[in-house]
Amino acid sequence: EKKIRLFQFLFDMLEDPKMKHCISWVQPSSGIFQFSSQNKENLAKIWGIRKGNRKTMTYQKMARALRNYSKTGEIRKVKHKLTYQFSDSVLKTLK
DNA sequence: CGACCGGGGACACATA
DNA sequence: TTATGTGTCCCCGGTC
Repeated sequence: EKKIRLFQFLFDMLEDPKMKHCISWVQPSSGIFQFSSQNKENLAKIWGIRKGNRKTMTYQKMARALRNYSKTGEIRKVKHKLTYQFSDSVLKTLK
């Protein structure tokens, strides 16, 4: 797990049934997914550990990184709570 | 009211 | 040395 990107990590977690309590598909065919309000911090922590960050990763910081994706369009925010969507192009490369 | 969610500027930092 | 991809910090606005 070297230079893994956040969107790749999230996709991997979405494909892991064991992580459904943290993150799950809302509409997989459209790349729409949602974080669990109760366990989003656990997922963020795992992300931070995988990256070897100095401090504990939090949902707030991870969401900040997700907002950077809105510039490039790799991931967009959808109007519902804790819900995001992979762009079609990113979704293709992940599959 | 306060916790929670979401937006984004600014700068730090690791790695290619 | 610079570009990329975040990571960290911080402040703000809206909603439940």
